[in-house]
Amino acid sequence: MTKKQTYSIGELAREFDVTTRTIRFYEDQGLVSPSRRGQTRIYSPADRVTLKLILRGKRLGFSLAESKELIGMYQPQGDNRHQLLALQNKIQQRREQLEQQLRDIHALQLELDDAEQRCVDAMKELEN
Amino acid sequence: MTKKQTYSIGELAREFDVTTRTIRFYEDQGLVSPSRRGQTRIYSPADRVTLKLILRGKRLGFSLAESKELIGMYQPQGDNRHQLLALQNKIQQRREQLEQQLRDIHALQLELDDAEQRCVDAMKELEN
DNA sequence: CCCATTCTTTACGTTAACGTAAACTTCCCC
DNA sequence: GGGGAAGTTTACGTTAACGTAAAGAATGGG
Repeated sequence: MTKKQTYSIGELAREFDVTTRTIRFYEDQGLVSPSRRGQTRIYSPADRVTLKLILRGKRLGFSLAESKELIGMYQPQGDNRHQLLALQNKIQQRREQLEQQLRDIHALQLELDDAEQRCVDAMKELEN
Repeated sequence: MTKKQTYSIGELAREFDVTTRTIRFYEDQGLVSPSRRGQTRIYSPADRVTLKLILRGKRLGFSLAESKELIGMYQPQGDNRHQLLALQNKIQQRREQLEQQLRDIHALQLELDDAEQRCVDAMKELEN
């Protein structure tokens, strides 16, 4: 018994914790193109991977349009060089944004520590 | 000559690279409350700090409502303990999200390296 | 005094990423 | 064969965070 070869929209929705509406929306936007059996959508393992990539893109703050570009990279079709560079630029931007976020979080934590201290002090004051 | 004591909306907009509309919107949402000289808004250094905090919040993915909460923390007014805990929870969530993003970026980079390699290979192939 | 800036209020418009609802077909089970 | 459960299409609704436009007041320089 090897891996599952096809998936229904409901199965994928459950697995990735999104609604079927969401998955259909991605199809509408041209990010996935499942085959059909009659009316019903049949998703392949490749489609499943595509969904995974979309969701990872979302976590990274990519728009659906950007994720679509990104996913296009995985189907090598001649000269990816240009798109590859564009993509690497975006990754680099995210990296820098991440670093900024880390700095921001650190600053916020320092202020939190300070606020906490003031809070503790105020409570001690009340105990006297 | 010490630090500037007041700012116009335009000055702040320029300094933080946002539009005046944006700053007025924040006021509308109750995040800043500049004083007035007639109709005209006059911003204090404290207002300026508030703006900074809002923008940092944005960089961290906080909504304006969340940033508003956060900013409330800086005016100690009795029992901050509850809000302090809530805020720390949010910080923790952001931290975890950041770590997930870092993992995602690493995975993406590996795939990029792979794509790049395939790209180089394809070009070598063409040279023969 | 006039003109260009900078300010003001009011209010409708926009975008992304879905949510929600209606109305219908298909399939499976007992 | 009745009735869920899961699938389908179509289409209008929603939210956040501003954008954009209109129309008018105030101010400072030449």
